[in-house]
Amino acid sequence: MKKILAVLTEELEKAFCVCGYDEKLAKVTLSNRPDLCDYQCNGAMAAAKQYKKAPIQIAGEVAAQLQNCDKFQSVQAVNPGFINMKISEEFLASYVGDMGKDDRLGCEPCESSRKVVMDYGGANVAKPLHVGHLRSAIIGETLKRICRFCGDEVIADVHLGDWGLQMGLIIVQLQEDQPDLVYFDTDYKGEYPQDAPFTITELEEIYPRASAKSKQDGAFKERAQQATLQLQQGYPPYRALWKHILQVSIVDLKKNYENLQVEFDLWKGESDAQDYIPDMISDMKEKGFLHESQGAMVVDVAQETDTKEIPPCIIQKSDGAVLYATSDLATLIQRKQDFAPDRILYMADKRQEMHFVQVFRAARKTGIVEENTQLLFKGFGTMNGKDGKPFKTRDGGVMRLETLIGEINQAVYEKMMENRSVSQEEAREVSRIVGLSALKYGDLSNQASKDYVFDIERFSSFEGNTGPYILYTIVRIKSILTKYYQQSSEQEEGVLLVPSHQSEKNLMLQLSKLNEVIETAYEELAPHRICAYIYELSDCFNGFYHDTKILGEEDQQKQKSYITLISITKKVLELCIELLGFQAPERM
RNA sequence: ACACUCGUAGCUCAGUGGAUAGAGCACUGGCCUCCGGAGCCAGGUGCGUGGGUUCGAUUCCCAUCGAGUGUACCA
Repeated sequence: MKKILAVLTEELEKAFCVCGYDEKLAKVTLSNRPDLCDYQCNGAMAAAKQYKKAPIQIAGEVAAQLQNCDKFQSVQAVNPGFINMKISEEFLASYVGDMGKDDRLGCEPCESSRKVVMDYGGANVAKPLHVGHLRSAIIGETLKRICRFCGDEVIADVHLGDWGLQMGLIIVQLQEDQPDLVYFDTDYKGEYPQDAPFTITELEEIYPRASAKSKQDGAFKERAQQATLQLQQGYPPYRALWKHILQVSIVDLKKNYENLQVEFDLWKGESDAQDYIPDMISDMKEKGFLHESQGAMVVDVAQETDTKEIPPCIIQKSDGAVLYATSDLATLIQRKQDFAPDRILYMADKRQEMHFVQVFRAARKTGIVEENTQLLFKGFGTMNGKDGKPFKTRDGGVMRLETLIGEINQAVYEKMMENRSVSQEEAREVSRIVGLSALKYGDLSNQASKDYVFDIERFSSFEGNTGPYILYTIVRIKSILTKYYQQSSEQEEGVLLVPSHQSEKNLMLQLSKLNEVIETAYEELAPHRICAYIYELSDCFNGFYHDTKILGEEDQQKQKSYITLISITKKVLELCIELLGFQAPERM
């Protein structure tokens, strides 16, 4: 379905043309004075200079043209030159009614479907997921869903950190802890064991210990770097250990992402790109892009227009090892071969922006990625605690994601037990669903690029602009619909009648914005637009609910219209939360 | 030092080249013969500061102050 603003703009364009003005001036926007009108057009004021006429006169001429247009109830020219429009209630009701009949609720897929690789999640093997991974997962997941809904073919890749220094650190630490393992016996010639010599719990303990030690102990760090290099060069015992680390870790990661309802199509990692590196490097050398600088092999990516110094992109360290940028570049080669995407989108902490600037420029410069493939970095801000500083546990450590999720579910659970008599079991079950909405909505309702304050109390509240409040609204509608279909012989939705009071009209107006909002969220990659929309929609619904007796309505036609209206509201809310990555329970 | 981002209500956040800058929380008062009161209604304060462009700037530009982040072998 055409967006309602587009429909109205077309009418205005006709009117502007007839009056002899440029139709580009005819853009209709939502009214910022809902007390005066539903929609407005400010084009007459912009036209005033161009046509050397008073804006109010232009507005008046255009308004006069529109007096008989069936899309409008009224069109007025108001000083200094606003064109204020009230929408025809018949048109509004039929528009919203048509939305309800459409299985995409009036949202058309965009014309040019793109093939998109999305790189988010960014979990590191052998390290537990912590709050730092939360945003990438949550935002990436919703962007994936939004892009897919809008018609893109999206391939989501978790892109594990499975190849960096942390692997060397773990190997060296393991050697200190258990020097007798066969992996460290240089004379050992046999097969390496099938099973890992550690559990996930042990693994998760090893890394932070090794990492801390490497900061204190220079020799230890050097050995870790050496081990990393050996691993990268294919030294069999380290390869065997590395496989164990991966195997143990991925099982655990999958479980965690599943709890977050975050799904990936690909579980590739940095290691998968390694095979592409030798050719990539020799190609870069051949073409003259790669040169030695301070002992490292680099590609210069500085440009004359830069306002700041952009350091060269390091492809190979002075010790011969490769790094993050190298495998990201190699991954680009891999992705191009595997998918030939139109766009590659990275979700990562905005502090990594420089890295992506370097990689993107190096990729363009060396011809790894052509002009027709768009490279996009969507940086997100830090999750802070109530003190405004990066979120930490009480004792100052990094909080594990599992712990965080547990805490928010617990907060929701306690609220449910206070307010409603449900069984503990049901409350547990439902609190997981509601807790997830609290977590995701709390994050997504903020602009992704900004830092935000994470506040369990606030996010898990059932009041205000929160996930649980949205879910509550849906559950409430479900409850009414269930009652209606229990006591009524009617099983089908009816026709929407024109709104009989303001709150009903408000609800319809809000519903009619859906396709506009989804498109904006898609174009701007801005999930918070959807959050703002459904919050307002929930408010509109509650306003309508408050002054309409739905089940008590005696006029059958009217009642059926109400039922249809709230049913459309439910569908819209459900679509939106599905895009945001959570769903509503039956009761709460 | 340089660069980038951000300064909106007591707090957490939206928003826009246009009319009276919005929500939530918190605070105060109403509203249950009512489909879920986890609701509805009413009540106060704000665009860091100074310039500029514009008919019109909170929005665009410049300066200034403040905060955050980044500046080659970590990811």
